[in-house]
Amino acid sequence: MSLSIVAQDVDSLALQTYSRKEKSLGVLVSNFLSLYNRDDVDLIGLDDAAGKLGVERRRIYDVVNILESVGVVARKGKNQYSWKGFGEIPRSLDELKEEGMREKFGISTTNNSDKVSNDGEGEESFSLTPDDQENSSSSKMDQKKEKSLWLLSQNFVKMFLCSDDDLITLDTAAKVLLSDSPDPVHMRTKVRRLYDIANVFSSMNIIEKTHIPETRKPAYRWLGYKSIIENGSTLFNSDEPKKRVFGTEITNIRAKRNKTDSSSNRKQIGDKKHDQESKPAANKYVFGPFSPTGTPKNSNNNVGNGNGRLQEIEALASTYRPQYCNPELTGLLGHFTEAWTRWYAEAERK
DNA sequence: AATTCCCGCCAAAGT
DNA sequence: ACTTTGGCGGGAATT
Repeated sequence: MSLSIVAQDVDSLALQTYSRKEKSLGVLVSNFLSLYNRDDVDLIGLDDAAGKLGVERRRIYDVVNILESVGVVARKGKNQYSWKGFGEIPRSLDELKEEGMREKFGISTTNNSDKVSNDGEGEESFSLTPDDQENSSSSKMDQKKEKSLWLLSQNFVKMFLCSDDDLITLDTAAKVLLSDSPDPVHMRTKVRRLYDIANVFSSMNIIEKTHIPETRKPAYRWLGYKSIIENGSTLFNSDEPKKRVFGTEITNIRAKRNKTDSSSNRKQIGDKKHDQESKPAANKYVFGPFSPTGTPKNSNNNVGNGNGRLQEIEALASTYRPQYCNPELTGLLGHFTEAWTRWYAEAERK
């Protein structure tokens, strides 16, 4: 009884439709956050994370690198990071802002001067000092770091922090972050990375995807830092009403992305292998954003504020699919409010 | 057709 | 030598 499936679509007949959404970095991050955002968590093992989250190692690197760019985690050593918490974000942002300002990162002010007449406007124009940073001490084994996701992520944040205009399109970001190299190829790659970063920050509510007033061009808006600190029971505490936006979907079905065409058409039907299908890692529980949160440390008062909503549900435990290679994930989802999972903002349409 | 962006190959760093 | 990191871009899913 009470099988109130959300049924976001009319066609439930679409049997096992590979959903790209559930595989997104955004969802992964949400899960990652819910998994480690606990006061009793300190160290994070990459293998552990990959195992519990049911994803390949590679993905964890992405998540961790981006989270590290805002101080949520910090590399501790080989195969292991340490959880810092959301409380670190404000600090990190201040630092980034200062750095950005110093480097004369962004200096836009209701500009309007593009060589391209085509473009309407509404963008901004950063300056990003071309290869600043006094030479001398450096550049040796840094060339590698210059293209790191970590750096790109920080620069992306700096753009928001240092700009007066908080609406930025990935194209612009990429352009700025490249400051040169008219090569459209590099742009492509850069934008790909930015999508990844933007998705992560979006799921953390640090930014939000919207559209530019004028053109329908999609862009990202900077959300208050305050919204991320709270982001739980106490919604907006300051001003500015914001809504939660999460692109989390619960539609987990099997199938892969229909990859590989090649030739071999292994149709192992009545296979022997006990165990249906054998896909290296699958997943998992998918719930919206993270949990209550608060400062990394002090937060021993669990059941605080009783009135209101804020109900915790730890049911739903155990994955829907028994993962053969999935260790235990028993205590991970001890909490998390269900409410989150239902907030969307799909209003803005043509 | 254009945009979004997952997947995983494979090359650099690290041990 | 092997292992850990993580650029990078093909091309499938979405819009």
